[in-house]
Amino acid sequence: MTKPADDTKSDPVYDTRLRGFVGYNMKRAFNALQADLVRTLEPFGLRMITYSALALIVENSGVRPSRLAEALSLKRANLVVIVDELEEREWVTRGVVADDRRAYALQCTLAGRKVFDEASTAVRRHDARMLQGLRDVEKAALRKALSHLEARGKGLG
Amino acid sequence: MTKPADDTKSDPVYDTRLRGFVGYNMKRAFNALQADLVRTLEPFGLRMITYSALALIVENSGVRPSRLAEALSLKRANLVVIVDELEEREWVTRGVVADDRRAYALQCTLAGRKVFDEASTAVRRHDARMLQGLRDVEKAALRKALSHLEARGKGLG
DNA sequence: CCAAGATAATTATTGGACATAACTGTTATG
DNA sequence: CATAACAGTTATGTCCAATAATTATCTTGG
Repeated sequence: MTKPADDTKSDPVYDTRLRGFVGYNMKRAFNALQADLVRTLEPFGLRMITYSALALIVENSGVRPSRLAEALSLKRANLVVIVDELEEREWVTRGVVADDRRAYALQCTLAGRKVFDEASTAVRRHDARMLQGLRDVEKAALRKALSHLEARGKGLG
Repeated sequence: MTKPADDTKSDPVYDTRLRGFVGYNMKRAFNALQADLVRTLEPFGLRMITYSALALIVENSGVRPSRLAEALSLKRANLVVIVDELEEREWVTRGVVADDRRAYALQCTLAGRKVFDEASTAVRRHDARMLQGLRDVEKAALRKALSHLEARGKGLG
């Protein structure tokens, strides 16, 4: 344990204790990754949240806002501005739902599909760049650990 | 690949595409973990950021705000309110620095040390709970992968 | 059919986290 | 000693997400 008793003026700030926690390491790792991802998406006029929303709309054509909000873990009210943003750029449409006039069917336009595909190529590159240097076993372990943490954090305390 | 062409009204929202990205899985895992951690710290009157700051002050007694801010990846201006909060509860003090009257030496009070130790016990429990069910190899792989991602995201593109 | 309640989307307001710029006092430098 | 650099602070604005309230629609029980 390298730890000074008092460093009123000296150099590094130690975070040994915090490094012992997964959460701290995850936050730092995610912050770094996020910075790179934001830079990756910016040229496409997409943010992380709008890219995610677009991806789910592509994969679930006709999905309704409330279920999309749930899938993205945000409140319906907050999804409104996301959809506004995507609709204003004419990447998604608010279509009518035959048997329920309260709801909208979210669908991707051709332009939306195009920007999504292009952005996805960049995001895949970003993803590969992040993982570069890790062996396949390690990547697999990471995937497993993350899905484990997600499940653990959510429910069963 | 189970994927519907159109689910205007049906049930689940698929996120197969996004699941392929580390960032998406990390965000979801961290959100879940964070929710649990917030609940863990709340009884102590601590937030994630104030707990982290307190931890660094404990480990680096006498540290100055600007270096603490840097260690926490936030701007000096925003650290002020964090320190205000900790000082108001009398958990840390803004001590004088002998040879530089511009700076403060942040130090932990006895009460601060006490609440930090108690909170740390709870945080360790939280951490163990999050990791429960993962084997040691998997935990090690997670640690390694996270530190790798942190380094990858930051600099060397 | 109609009244009452539930539901879907929206709007407006708020609080937290973070950034920038400007200001005060102190230190360092030519 | 004048000027620049620096530490901390203040003020302000932005972004994101949560909450509450509003409007329109659907459902259900009488």
